[in-house]
Amino acid sequence: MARKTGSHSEITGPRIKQAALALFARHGFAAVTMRQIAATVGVQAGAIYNYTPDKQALLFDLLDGHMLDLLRKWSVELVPIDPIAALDHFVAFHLDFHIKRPELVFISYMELRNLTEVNFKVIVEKRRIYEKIIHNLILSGVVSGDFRVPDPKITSLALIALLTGPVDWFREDGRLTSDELTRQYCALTRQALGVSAMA
Amino acid sequence: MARKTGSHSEITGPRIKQAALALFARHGFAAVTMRQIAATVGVQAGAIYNYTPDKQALLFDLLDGHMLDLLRKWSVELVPIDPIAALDHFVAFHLDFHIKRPELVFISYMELRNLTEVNFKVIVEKRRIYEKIIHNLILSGVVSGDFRVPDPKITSLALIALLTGPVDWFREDGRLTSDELTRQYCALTRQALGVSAMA
DNA sequence: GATTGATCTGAACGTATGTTCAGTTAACAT
DNA sequence: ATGTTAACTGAACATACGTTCAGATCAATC
Repeated sequence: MARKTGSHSEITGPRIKQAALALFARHGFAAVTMRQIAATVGVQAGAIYNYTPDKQALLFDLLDGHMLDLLRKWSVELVPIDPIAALDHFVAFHLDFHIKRPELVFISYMELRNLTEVNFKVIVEKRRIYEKIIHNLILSGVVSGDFRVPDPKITSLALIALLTGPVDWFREDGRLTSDELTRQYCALTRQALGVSAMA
Repeated sequence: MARKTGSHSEITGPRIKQAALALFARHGFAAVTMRQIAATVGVQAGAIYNYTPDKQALLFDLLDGHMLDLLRKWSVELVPIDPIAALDHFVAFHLDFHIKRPELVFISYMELRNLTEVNFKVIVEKRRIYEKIIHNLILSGVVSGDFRVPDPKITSLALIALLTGPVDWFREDGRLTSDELTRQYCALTRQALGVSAMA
């Protein structure tokens, strides 16, 4: 029993994941080689296989970890009961979470097709759970009369597209702070859901 | 001079582009091989090089043709002067154009990074021109007082994200017709731009 | 029916891929 | 000091890649 404290594996493992994420996001899963990942970490290609069974698992762990993180973080949020306040809360949560992880958001959308069928289903199921959150939120607002929308299902899909858009162009050091972004998107979504201006 | 009329090249050429498009959309540019494309067309890999100098040109021609098609089609549209009517017109145009070409829209977003630097700039410039259309449209509505938005630049980016979203989930044979989709998105964008309900 | 040339085949090219593994290294325990 | 073993190297593996090209094929022309 040797090499417990100060073991390199506790350093190298995360660094491999981190390098894989950055490279997958920049060049795409299929275009990235194990040797590129290894070189970024400063190690030979063979060493990667001490930390992952294969390239596919490297991708899956990133996507699954991302979705787990998203669902776990939402589950501990204190969401207001009032639909309008709950909507604002969701908008702020969604923007904050996604803007802080542009690379993970990007590959979660891009690289789904590079998952095996089994892995694909696992991710899609987690995504479905998340979509149900905003769907239910809209439904409750429609029932209470706070929201006026033609079709809650379509609106919930449109809202996710709308709220995920900023990931493509928002920059921490841009001319807009994340607080301002949140405020503007709260107003935008309220308008889109037909919340009356007096609320 | 032989083989003019009835030449195979007029058949094979388009079929190669078509097969490349379908395969790039399904598996990604980097994951698709020239042999897969050839097999789909029913030809050997070498034959492809009678129609394209290399794999990169195959991708670029698809993306550039798509953007040319988009800009050319918009340039011949008769756009109303009234900002609200012009917005409706744009929404209908954008939805119709993009929904009919889900694969091209998909790879235009996904495969930009697989273009060479020179080719990349060509596509991005065409995209910038298109974004300017909706930006100017929003600006004219703000000036006329028909729209009420906090930031026209951000709103124009958000609007494109919103209007391109349906490409991911809309199906011709779904429970929603394209006319209904257009109507709902016209209402959604009017609300999002703060058009008063009486207009 | 011979000629022509566009079109395509089939094999080869150099290179790169994901993955494996025997062997080296070095930090810990004894 | 010595033994142990996690961590890593470096080379090899079978296979696959994009691309090239000499030669076969065959419809249109003369």
